[in-house]
Amino acid sequence: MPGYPALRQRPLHPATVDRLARYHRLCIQLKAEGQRMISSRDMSERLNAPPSVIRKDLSRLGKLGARGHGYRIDELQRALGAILGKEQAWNVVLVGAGRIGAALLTHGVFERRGFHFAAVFDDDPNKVGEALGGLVVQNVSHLPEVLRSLDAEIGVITVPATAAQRVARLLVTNGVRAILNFAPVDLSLEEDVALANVDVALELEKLCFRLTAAKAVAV
Amino acid sequence: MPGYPALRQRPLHPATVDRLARYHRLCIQLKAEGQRMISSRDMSERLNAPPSVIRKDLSRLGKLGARGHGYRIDELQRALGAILGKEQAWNVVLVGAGRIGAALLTHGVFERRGFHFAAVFDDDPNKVGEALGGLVVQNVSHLPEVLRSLDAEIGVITVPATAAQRVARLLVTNGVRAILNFAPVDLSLEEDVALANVDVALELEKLCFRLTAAKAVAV
DNA sequence: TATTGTGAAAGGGTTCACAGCG
DNA sequence: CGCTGTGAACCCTTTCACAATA
Repeated sequence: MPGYPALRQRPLHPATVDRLARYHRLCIQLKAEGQRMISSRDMSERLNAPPSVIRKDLSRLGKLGARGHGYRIDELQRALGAILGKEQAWNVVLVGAGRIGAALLTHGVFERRGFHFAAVFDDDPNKVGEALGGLVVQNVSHLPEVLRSLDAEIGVITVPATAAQRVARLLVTNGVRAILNFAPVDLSLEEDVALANVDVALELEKLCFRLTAAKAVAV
Repeated sequence: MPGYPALRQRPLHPATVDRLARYHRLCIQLKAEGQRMISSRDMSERLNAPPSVIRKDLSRLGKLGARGHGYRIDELQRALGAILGKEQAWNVVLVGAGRIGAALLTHGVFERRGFHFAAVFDDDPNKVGEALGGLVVQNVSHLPEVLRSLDAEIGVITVPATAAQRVARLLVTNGVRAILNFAPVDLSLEEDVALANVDVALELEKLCFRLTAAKAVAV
């Protein structure tokens, strides 16, 4: 099976995967602007990454570039998309029909980028039965049977911190192998379950560190 | 000024800052559970980080631990809070009163964690004047004068991708020195402006990479 | 004795410079 | 000539093992 040379090598560093996803995102933007080719230097200016890093990253996917000319954007997008699994749409199940959950479900950007919310769960009887983003909130107790009929590998957790670990366990037990966690806790899961976290307040705190650090240096 | 030994050394790696913020978050949780002391090994179990990393990170803040006993949680929280700038509340301005912006403004967690939304802006006349999370949406054209009277160092961008770079420039020009960007683009800013990005679809794509990579290995 | 603090070694991403090619 | 692809040096985080100590 050609097209996945990177997978034959050792696992990619998370920072590398992050950049690959950004390259892919950039390709879409560049195409919208009508560009067909781009050099690593021009990419560098739009990505805050050195050209050498970009070239090294892309060379792992095969010899995509044309020396003297740069990269063909559509070919780049195809290769990056293959690596990132963009050749298929992904089913996603969401647990926690609160504020964040509702915002995600009603946000069209996920469908546009290849992610389909296939089910929503909550344990609050007041929320169960409610319509949300074209779905009906189901009781968490139905999660196992629903997941059996769904083949969803990605779970999104938008429940309070105190319930997040329990929900994560439930998802993994029922076949979910990747979790995007919005609860402000670190989850403990098997090594082979992919895990990403989004904690906006934590991001703000990290920014504050840099602000205070800059001040301390200035003193 | 004692309490900031880390700032006397070379800048901390972003990954280190990320862990420090997580340690701080854990301290709050542990206190809520009634614990007073914790060892690096016990922290390790709740953070998915090796004990040696935790000890090395914490030793940078000073000699906080008691050999044979572990760390006093309240002292740890205080030291981490000092580094992360949690001794003050931070003013935040938000640009983009759309879906995400509204969700952030009405979410109480930010006030609880020391962040105060001080102003909201949008360029859509239909949104200007609207009430949102206790604030009134103002026209972006007023941003400069409002920011002058506000002393807000943190800006949150929740506008469409096409407008994000322009908004970022506007914020930085008017004194903002840290930006949290929700638009799906990489912003180009001065090196001394702190920048963090949140792109949920990008996070999902990175998870998909790991799912497809795992499958390719299994074949 | 249990656990921290830390120097030394290891590991691997990043940088650099240039050879290789359209 | 311009830009990619890449080996090698560099840098710095992570890991390891153990001395130090409450």
